[in-house]
Amino acid sequence: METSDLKKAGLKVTLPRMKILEILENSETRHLTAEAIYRELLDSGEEIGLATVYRVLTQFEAAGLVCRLHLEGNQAVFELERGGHHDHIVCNQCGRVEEFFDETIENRQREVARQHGFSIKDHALVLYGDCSDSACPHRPV
Amino acid sequence: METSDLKKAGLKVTLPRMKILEILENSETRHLTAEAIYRELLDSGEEIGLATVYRVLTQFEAAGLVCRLHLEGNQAVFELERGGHHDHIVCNQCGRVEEFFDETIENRQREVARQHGFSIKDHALVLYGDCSDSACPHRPV
DNA sequence: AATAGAAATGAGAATCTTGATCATCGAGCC
DNA sequence: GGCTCGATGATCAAGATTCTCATTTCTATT
Ligand SMILES: [Mn+2]
Ligand SMILES: [Mn+2]
Ligand SMILES: [Zn+2]
Ligand SMILES: [Zn+2]
Repeated sequence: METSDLKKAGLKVTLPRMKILEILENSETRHLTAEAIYRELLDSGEEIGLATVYRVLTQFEAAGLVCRLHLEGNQAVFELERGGHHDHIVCNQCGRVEEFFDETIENRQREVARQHGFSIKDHALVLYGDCSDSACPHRPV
Repeated sequence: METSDLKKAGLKVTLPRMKILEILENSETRHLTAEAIYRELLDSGEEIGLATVYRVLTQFEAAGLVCRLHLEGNQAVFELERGGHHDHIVCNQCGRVEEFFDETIENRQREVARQHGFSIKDHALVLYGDCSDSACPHRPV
């Protein structure tokens, strides 16, 4: 992510914005709540307010730099917008988030919408289950 | 919906619970926010608190009598649990909610989860678009 | 029908997440 | 360097939902 992306979006290049982008880029999980970002900022010694984090993320979303999703928690999660659209699988136990894209599902969604007389503009799809990660607390030993 | 359903769930048969069930049963849209139910109670002269509405709906959800869904508004919506699972299409303009069930999508979801090593337990799918209802404010004339 | 015990209710406070206000600060431009 | 306007931080505010607790209401039992 470059400072030019900020300028392109009509946003000044400021320290809070750069740090937040940096955290989103270097995140392992890639899907972070505003508060998680805020805590990382604190941990790295940056004195940036939580209100600024929310404000910046909302601006990034409007600029198409990040997208916001709701994964059955109270807080929205944010991720850097890379290539294309994808949907999510979330582990009920460890909270791990994986991404997928399935052309068949995408096509059927359009077809279903057409049958109902809707012209589909967007959709939200999240699968919930138990993952097979060795670190997942619920993995059968 | 019978009082026996309440008893079966270990819930006392009380006036607030009966009235709320009644409102859910007679609703045209079938998908109501807690506040919409609360307003209907007020309109029908019942002095039932909003906290009770939320409490009762949460209990009904736990008992499997209603299900709660999040449709990209701030408030959750509740619907009476009838036969089986279904997903939703929501009109961005008029807020109309339609239901659908697509076996192909359901199957692909299971397959995608399997590929990722997840055993899928649940999912949330909502399509957003513009409907073709003659009352929809955005319908092309 | 009266009664006791448990559960449910109502009113309001509390919580959680997110956005708004406003005085101060700093990035971009001359 | 200095100007101007957008950005920030601190605080407050709003909306949705839950919690607390005193009071009421079911329900089972006498
Ligand atoms: Mn993602
Ligand atoms: Mn439904
Ligand atoms: Zn897991
Ligand atoms: Zn419509």
